[in-house]
Amino acid sequence: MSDDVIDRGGARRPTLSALAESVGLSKPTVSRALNDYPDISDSTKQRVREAAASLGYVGSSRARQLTKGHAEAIGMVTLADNIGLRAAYQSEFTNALSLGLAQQNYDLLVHTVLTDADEVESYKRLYGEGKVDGFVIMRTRKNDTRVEALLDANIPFVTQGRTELAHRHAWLDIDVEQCFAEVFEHLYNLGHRHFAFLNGGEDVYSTSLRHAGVVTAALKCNVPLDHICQLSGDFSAASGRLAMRRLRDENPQVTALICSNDAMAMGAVSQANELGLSVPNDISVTGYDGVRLAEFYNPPITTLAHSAAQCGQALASMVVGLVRGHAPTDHQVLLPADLTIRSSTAPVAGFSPTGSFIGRYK
Amino acid sequence: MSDDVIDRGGARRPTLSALAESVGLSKPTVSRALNDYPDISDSTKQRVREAAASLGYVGSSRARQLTKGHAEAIGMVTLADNIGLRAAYQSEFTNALSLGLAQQNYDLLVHTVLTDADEVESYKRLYGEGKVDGFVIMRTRKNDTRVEALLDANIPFVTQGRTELAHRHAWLDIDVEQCFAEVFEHLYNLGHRHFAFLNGGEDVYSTSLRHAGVVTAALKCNVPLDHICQLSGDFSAASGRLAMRRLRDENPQVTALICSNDAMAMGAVSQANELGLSVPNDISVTGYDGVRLAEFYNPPITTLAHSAAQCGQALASMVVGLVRGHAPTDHQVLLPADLTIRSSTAPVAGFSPTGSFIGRYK
DNA sequence: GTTGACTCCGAAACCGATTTCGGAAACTTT
DNA sequence: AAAGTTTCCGAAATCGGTTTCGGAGTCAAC
Repeated sequence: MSDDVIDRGGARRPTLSALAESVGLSKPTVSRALNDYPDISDSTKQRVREAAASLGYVGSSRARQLTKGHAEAIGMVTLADNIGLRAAYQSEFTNALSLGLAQQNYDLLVHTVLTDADEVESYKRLYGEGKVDGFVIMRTRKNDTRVEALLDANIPFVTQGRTELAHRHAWLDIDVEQCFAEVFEHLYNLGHRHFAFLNGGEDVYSTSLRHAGVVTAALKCNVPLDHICQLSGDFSAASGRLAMRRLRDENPQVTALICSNDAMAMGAVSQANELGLSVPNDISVTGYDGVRLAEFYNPPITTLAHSAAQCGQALASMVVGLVRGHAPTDHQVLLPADLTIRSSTAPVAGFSPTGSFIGRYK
Repeated sequence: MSDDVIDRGGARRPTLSALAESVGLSKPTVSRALNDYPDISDSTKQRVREAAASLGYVGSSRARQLTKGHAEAIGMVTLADNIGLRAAYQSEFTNALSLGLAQQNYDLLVHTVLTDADEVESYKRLYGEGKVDGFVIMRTRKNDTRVEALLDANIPFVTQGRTELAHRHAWLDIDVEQCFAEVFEHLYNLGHRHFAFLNGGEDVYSTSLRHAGVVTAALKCNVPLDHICQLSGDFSAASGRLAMRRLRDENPQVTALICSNDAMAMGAVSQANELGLSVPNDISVTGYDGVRLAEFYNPPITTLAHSAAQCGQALASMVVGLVRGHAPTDHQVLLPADLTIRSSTAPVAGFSPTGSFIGRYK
């Protein structure tokens, strides 16, 4: 432990005792005056407040935390590998979360670790030391060791995304089943009949929900399931590129690729161009997440956008509610995503929306 | 002030007193044993540590902060408008900063505000309350009110980017003068002779440095300055698009566009494609920052990359040094940026390279 | 004039650690 | 064996607030 912190000169800021002395009152009285307790006369409150303002008194949150027993802070632990598109999403989200917390007088404490193993340990340490009152957990997986550990330790937290233990904790999630059905119908209505669906891995809870959404829509549209080429990726741009290569080589009849996030969609588009395929003329591509970047991509990408800002705000309220004692099960929220149509999707060649193509397969 | 925080059941974590009692020693002894003071016998230290481990004792940082007088935390205040590419950069940066801080046992506290005015107030409050020991300030401007205010209040901080008061505070910056000269020479060596330079606004300190870099290189290459079309943007993709439109309309002879960040470069590329211009065949475009996304753009963009990770790490050490009492002027660091050549730059039509290239291909 | 209720404020304990200061053993030295 | 060191540990104060409890006034009521 390093103790070489030196005292930087300059007037020490006034403490409660100093303030009390300056107005000729006792510490407790001043404290209660500032906190607007009813057993302090209005005239005294006024006097104290004026003195506090003129002395520039700011209460020490450290001391307050010690007596009150909570930190007025929420923690977020992230992995250091958050780069590229994932970073873009996280940052928009973090800002919204931080803003939402600030509005309820909570601060956001960000801790970055190198490996998953460190992650659980960090949660326990931060909470144990009393630096935070609870957590927001991002990038949840189906079986999430963090969720298990925090449930075990009785530490309040909200996840972004459901897990297998979703019935036991607070979560905020997007209704992916619904919105992936929508995007499928969008493509179907553009005349597409041969699809590819680039889903996430089995370790992600929403993977099965996305699948369900696509299948439901396919059945509704009378598209046989063997006309949907199922691919699996890891949410990276690289896996989007790989998927596009496989499609070109193995399933050239596919005219529409549904990706499970924007990063994979961008990777796919980028690869398509390099292969001499035009998006959307030769193949339509859709994403999911609605990172701002998808809007500026070349071409701009049709996506299922959920507002990171809205998620952040909602999560802020939820986690604050939790640390104030609400039941986790009172905080389980499903948000919709907006189908945002841009230039990466287009009608298949020769398709006329009013023609006999509609409702007829092949 | 809301006090409706309820006590969540569950065994209270052990305090120092409890630990002391369990090993039959006094509080101070146990404290010093855990902190490895020399006046405690090795056998006692051992005994205390084992007991602490078996009881799962975790010291309260709140109490420690109160006595030690510092928060073991660094603050960062951001504006809520951090979206899109700016968000991507910030997030990579934040993660690196957080990681660097964690390695020195400091936490990162993120506070988001809606307006500039709130920003200065937040700095003062966070520091006054003792929640943080110092700050890292991003997105500095030439005349930065935040810098003035924190200097006035004698609050430790490090900026990312110099300001007009750079001689009085700690900062980390990229040697933009040098690297913009490099990118100019890169383009010159590809045969380009008519340039456009999309700089930032006058309110950004580095704007004049970028300009100096380009001018220096132009003189060195014997390119007359009136062959460099000067444009001004605001670092947004939109202003990149605008610049490209103006070039097409007013300066069609230009074959190379140097942008002051990646976002503007992407905007420019995107607009070029929509105007039927090919990048890099009709016009080469370069960026600056090295956000991961530039690598996955379509086409991948030649840029001046500085590692957000490296910046974050460096800033972490710097700010921790500061709060430990180092002089701000001991922490003024200039980092280089790497010319990272990708597909958005190419030789002008009919040019056969004779000179050697600067930079590395990636 | 005592009793009681009510208003307003202060003494002291408390949160959970660290630090100052001093003192009791044990161990050397003469 | 007395004096001087060294080693190891504890009592009490401290950080800057909050909370508990009670007490001194004021005023109306009997």
